[in-house]
Amino acid sequence: MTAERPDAVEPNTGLLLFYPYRALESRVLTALAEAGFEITLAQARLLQRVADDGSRLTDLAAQAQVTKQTAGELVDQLQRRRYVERVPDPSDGRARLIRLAARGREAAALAAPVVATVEAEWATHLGPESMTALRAALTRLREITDPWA
Amino acid sequence: MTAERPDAVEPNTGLLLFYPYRALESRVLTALAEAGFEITLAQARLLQRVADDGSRLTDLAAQAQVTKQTAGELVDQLQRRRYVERVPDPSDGRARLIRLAARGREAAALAAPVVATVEAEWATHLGPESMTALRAALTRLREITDPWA
DNA sequence: CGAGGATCGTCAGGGATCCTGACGGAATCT
DNA sequence: AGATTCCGTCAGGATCCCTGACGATCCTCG
Repeated sequence: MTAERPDAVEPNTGLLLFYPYRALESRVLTALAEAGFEITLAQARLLQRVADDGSRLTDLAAQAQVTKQTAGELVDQLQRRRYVERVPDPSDGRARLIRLAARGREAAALAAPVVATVEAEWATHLGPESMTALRAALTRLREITDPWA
Repeated sequence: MTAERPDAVEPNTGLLLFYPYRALESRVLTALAEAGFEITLAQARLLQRVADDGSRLTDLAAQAQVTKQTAGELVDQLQRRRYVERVPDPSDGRARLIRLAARGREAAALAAPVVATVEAEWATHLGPESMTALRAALTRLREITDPWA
């Protein structure tokens, strides 16, 4: 416990996590928009979770923590804009697999270096050891905070 | 780590930040709901940013990264449910200060120990040094990722 | 002092997001 | 086979959030 300072209340860890998360998200979405990929926040949150070999709607919904209905609508939008495509799931007749389409892969290819750049900026600000420690701590924290892990 | 998922690359740092953030948020909101404080996600994001001595709508909007109009509507909802109140800003005739009302302080008093509990769980999982290092890194990261800091 | 410009909060209107409930079709369990 | 669970969709509605425009107030500068 750190001492309470009346003029500078320590924000809770949740808020501290939120700032860089939101910053990274904004940077990526801005870069995508400038390149002509108009993707909303909600769409992006689903899109980034589409696995290379395809994902089921139910899985995407669970990971993004929205209902199947919401995920279905978002996939509809992404499909209309050619970011993803739906194919039958060969292993389950009820399901369909959502996969990245060509345009979705283009967007992903554009987003990756932006993420890398931002992470590099963070590493510069924190120092390499601290950045490594941060990622290590977060990775271990995921074990108890990601219900899907 | 298992080799069962060939596509299980390291998630980007943004996603790693998101898991614990969302987990903490859910825990707090669930606890509040169980105690009869029905607060939505969007309302909570504004409510937790209300300063003890009152905040202006414009400031709340900037911090929560929504428009003034959205913030205004959320404050309306919170005010209707007696979580906050609006008082004239003595230093500016245009502005009004949004302050926690009695019910809002009750909710805050309930939320605080929940946050503390979750943070303690994290510290147990990570070990005290790692938890301290995590908070230190996040605090420094805030310097370059919180446009409001 | 008074005009111009910036800021504060609100109104109006509309689109995006997300939910509960219910359902048919397919897989799985007994 | 029958019962149950799981997958995705339809229907309807609430919430969230935005752009644009506006009156009121504050502030600066001639």
